[in-house]
Amino acid sequence: MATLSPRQSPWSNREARERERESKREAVLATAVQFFNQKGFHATSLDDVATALNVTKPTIYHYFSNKDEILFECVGRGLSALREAADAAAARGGSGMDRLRALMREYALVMTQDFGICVTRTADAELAEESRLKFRALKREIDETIRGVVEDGMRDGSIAQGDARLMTFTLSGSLNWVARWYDPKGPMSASEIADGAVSMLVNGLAPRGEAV
Amino acid sequence: MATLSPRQSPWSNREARERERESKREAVLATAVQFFNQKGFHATSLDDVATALNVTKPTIYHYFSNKDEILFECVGRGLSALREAADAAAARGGSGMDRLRALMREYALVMTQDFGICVTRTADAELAEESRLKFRALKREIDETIRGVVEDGMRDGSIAQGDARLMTFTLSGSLNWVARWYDPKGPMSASEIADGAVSMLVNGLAPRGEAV
DNA sequence: ACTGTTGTTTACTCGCGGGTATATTGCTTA
DNA sequence: TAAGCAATATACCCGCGAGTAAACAACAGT
Repeated sequence: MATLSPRQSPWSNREARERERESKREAVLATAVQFFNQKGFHATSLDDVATALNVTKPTIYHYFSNKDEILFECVGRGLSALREAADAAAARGGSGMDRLRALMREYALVMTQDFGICVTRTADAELAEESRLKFRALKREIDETIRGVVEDGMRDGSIAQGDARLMTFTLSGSLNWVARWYDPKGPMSASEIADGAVSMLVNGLAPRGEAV
Repeated sequence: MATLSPRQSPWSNREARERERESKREAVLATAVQFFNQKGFHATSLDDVATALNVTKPTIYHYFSNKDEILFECVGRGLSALREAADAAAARGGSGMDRLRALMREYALVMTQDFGICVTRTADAELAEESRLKFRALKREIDETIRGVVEDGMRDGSIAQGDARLMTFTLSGSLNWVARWYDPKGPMSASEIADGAVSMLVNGLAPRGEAV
C-alpha cells in the first residue's frame, strides 16, 4: 500500500520528468538536424546547436553521449519515416504498380521534411564505424522493400520488364534528390512535387500512345 | 638573335617545367578527389593527400593556395565534363527527345567518373563563399541547358507535356544518384547503367502500350 | 662560379571544436 | 531537514588539421 502522492496527478512526477527529458532530447535533434541540413554535419559545432537552444554545450552532453549519436538519431528518424512509408505501401492491396505509386508518393513527402532530408544529405562516411554499418543496413532494407514491390509489379504485369535493381536505384535517385532542391518557399508544395515526380517516373518522358 | 639552347629540343626548358608543374597539379587533384569521394571533404586532411603522393603538405601549398581551391578545382573539372556533355547534346540535330537521350547518356557516364562523382557528393556548404557562388551558378547553367532541351522536346511533341522544371529535377536526380551507388567492381558497366537509366526515364515504369 | 628561381623539407603556430571535471542550484523523497 | 539526483553552468583540456616560416637542394641562365 503506497502512500499517496502529494499532488493529485494521473502521472507520477517521475513520469513527468521523463517526458520532459524526452521532449528536450527531441528539441536538440530538431535543432541539430536543421543545422546539419543547412551547414553540413562537420561545419556544425555543438556550440552552434547549444546556443540556438539557449543552453551550453555540457547540457547537450547531458542528453547525448557524443556528436555522432546525435547525427545517427537524426538519420534514424528519417529512416524510420521512410521505412514506414515503404512497409505500409508494400503491405496494402492492389497491383505492384498501385503499391509502388503509393510508396513513391509517401517517400517523396518524407524527403521534404527535415529528418528525411538529413538521410539524403548525410554521406555515410560522416558517421562513426558502428553507426555507419547500421545506417547502411537500414537503407538497404528500405531499398529491398522497394525492389520487392517493383518485382511484384513486373510479375503481375503492372510494371514494365527490366532490371529491378537498376529501376529501383533510378527511381529512388529521383525521389532522394527532392531533398536537395525542395524549397518550402518555392513555387510547388510538397504534395505537388510528390505527385508530379511519381507521374513522371510512371509515365516516362516519352509521350504515351507512341511505341518507343 | 638568341643563343642556341644547349639541348636540341622543340620546347624550351621553361615550357617543360611548366608542363611538369601542370601535371603535378593534376596529380594532386586526382588523388584529392578520390579521398574526397571516399572519406568526404572535411574528413580528408591535406596530410592524407600529401602522404599518398609521397610528399609533404607544404608541397601541396606550392601548387594550391588552400584546401578550398583544391575542392573547387575538382568540382570544376566535373562540371566542365557535364557542361560539355550538355552543350554537345543540345547543339546536335534531331528532336528534343533525341537530344535529351544523348545528353542523359553522357551525363550518366560522367557520373561514374571521379570528378563527376565529386560534383554530386559535394554539398555546396562545404565550399567557401566565393567558390560556392560559382559552383551554384555553374550547376544552374547546366540545369538550364537540360531544361531547354526538355522544353524543345515538349514543343516538337517528342517529349510528354508537363512541368519542365520538375521533369528536369527528376531526371537529373536519377542521373546524379548514379554517383552514389555506381561501383566499378559491380555487375553493371558504366555504359550499361547509362543506357538502362535513360531507357527507364524515357519509357517510364508503366508498360508501354497501356494508357495510364 | 654566382645568382636567382623552383621545388621540397622540417619544424612550427594557432584556433576551433569535441569532450570533460567540477561546481551549483533546486527539486524529491524519506 | 538531510540525502540524493537531475539539470545546468563555468572553466577547462587536448588533439587535429589548416596554414606558414625558414632553410635547403637542385638547377637555369648569365
